[in-house]
Amino acid sequence: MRTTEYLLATLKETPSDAEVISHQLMLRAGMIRKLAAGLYTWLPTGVRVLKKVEAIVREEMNRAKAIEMLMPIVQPAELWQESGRWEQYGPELARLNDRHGRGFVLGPTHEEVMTEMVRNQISSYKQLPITFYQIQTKFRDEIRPRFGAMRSREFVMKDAYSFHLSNECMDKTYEIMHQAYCNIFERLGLDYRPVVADSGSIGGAVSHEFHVLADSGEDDIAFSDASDYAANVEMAEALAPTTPRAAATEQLTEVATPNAHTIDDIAKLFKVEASQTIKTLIVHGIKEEDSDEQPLVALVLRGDHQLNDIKAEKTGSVAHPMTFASDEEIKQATGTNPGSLGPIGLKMPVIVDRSAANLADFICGANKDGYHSTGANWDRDITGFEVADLRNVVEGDASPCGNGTLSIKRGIEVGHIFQLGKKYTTAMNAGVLNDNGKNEILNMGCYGIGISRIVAAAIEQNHDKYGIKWPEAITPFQVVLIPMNMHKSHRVADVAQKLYDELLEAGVEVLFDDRKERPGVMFNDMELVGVTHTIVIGERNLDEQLVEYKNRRSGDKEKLAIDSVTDFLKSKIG
RNA sequence: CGGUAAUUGGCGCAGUUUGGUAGCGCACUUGGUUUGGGUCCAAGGGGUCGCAGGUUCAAAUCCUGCAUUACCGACCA
Repeated sequence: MRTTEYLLATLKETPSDAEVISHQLMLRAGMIRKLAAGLYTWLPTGVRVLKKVEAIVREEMNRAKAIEMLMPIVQPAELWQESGRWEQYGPELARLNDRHGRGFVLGPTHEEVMTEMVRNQISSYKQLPITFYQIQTKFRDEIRPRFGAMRSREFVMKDAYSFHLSNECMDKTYEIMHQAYCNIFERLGLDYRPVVADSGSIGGAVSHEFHVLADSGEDDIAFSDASDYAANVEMAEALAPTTPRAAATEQLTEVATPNAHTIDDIAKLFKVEASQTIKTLIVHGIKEEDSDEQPLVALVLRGDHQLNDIKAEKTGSVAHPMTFASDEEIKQATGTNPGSLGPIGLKMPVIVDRSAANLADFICGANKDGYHSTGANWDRDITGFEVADLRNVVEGDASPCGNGTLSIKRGIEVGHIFQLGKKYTTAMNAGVLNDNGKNEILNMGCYGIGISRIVAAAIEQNHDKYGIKWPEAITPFQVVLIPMNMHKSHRVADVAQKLYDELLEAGVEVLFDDRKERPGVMFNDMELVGVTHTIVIGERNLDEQLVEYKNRRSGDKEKLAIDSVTDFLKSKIG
């Protein structure tokens, strides 16, 4: 490709609404342009990368014996009503009507269409197990699209679905797909981790997320320093402290604390660590049937810990989804305002986090406006409480796997695999005849990869102040040729042309910067676009029949004989 | 959806306080100049200042309403 016959579309300045580095660089390197909020046009350079990611995913899916197909983006509303997600999905599901007034949705995912296809086309256990996939555009009307291709409303996804009779068979395919995902991220050249995940609203039991590690990631991942254990922070269990609780040494004392309402205030006032204080959060409990009364539940954590709402919901006492009680509700139930709450004498179920339950002589609200209690102790001052894991793990916690301690890093979720079980197949009555000739509902697995998000994640992980540094597997071009002042030197022009022809002949994806630009402009543009292998052709070296090779990733430079360039590059590209 | 801010040629911004014929840099076109790290000079094309209404002799500027966009909070590949 010659730049004069291409659309390079690089920018010197960063459009002002780009926040994260991958978004900025994708705009500046001429990969994407915004059409509207969360909607992007992929320019030629962006498409070249996108297609390479797709190709790797496609190869590994095929290798895992998944079969490619293609389903429509526009899907009939009836299917979504049948699965129950027409109501469940909420405003993120974009709905529309055709000219006859019939309801449709823009597909945010394809479980329904897939299940519909399988119930019609697969009728015997002899056809199982079977896995289908597609690489296709999805639409999710996100509340807040941001970060460019990282979280857009329209995006490219690979989604796969497997079907089985037995759980064992589903497990087996799940393992195969897990391995296929590892192969994909390995080949992409990304630093990634599979992590144990919450299966969220899609449902089902077993689930893993695949995260690309990057500081700009939106998820916290907890790792063990001594094993392979990795889990989304929302899922990682906070183990009970192993040291026994200290004995009570202080008397319970009420202290006036008129201006202290937060944990920070209290810790400063009493000159103690936040970990010696307790915070009490009032949330909505589960309503009794045929009762209008809204029960409340008190959740108690150490002052320095954060509540994990998924864990709270799992206690069985807390409403789904977890919601905080309003100030009025709290005032009515406890007679005090939120800043002075404590577990002592509360007339509602009290659930105490394991770490908080291990404290002795701690400080908590006195349930009296403007007062806190010091020297509080469990069992002596508070009784009738329940102990559970309620908090997010923090750096330095013992790993739940039993080996090592946890550290926490940011990750970008680029893949997610689930064992769905029979959730959709039951709702949509998708079964096959088993070996007894009886109809049996199918087990289902689903496996997603965010193709366009991978492009952004790869940039987050591979850039410097000059621009992108592509992993070779997904580089938009394999080689760039940068001639110095070609229009003034026939020798430079001739050599550049010869190398270009040779590389094309050898099947190398080469970008020939044949613009009449000053060298600095070319260098800057090409470093921004981020192609690894660069050949600079200049008068300076031509007397010795040499050209210059530069590696964008390693920074290595060397001089090459003109005749050896093609072979040299072919060996580098592999 | 709530909170904050913004909206002026393709991009980045000034001009708004104090109303008086719309400006700068980048990009683009033409000519020249320069040539191994974003040259320099000259000429040129392109904007009814987000939209609607109001105040005024006069509105990018003041007032009202609406829209769009970005950032901070709950979902997800």
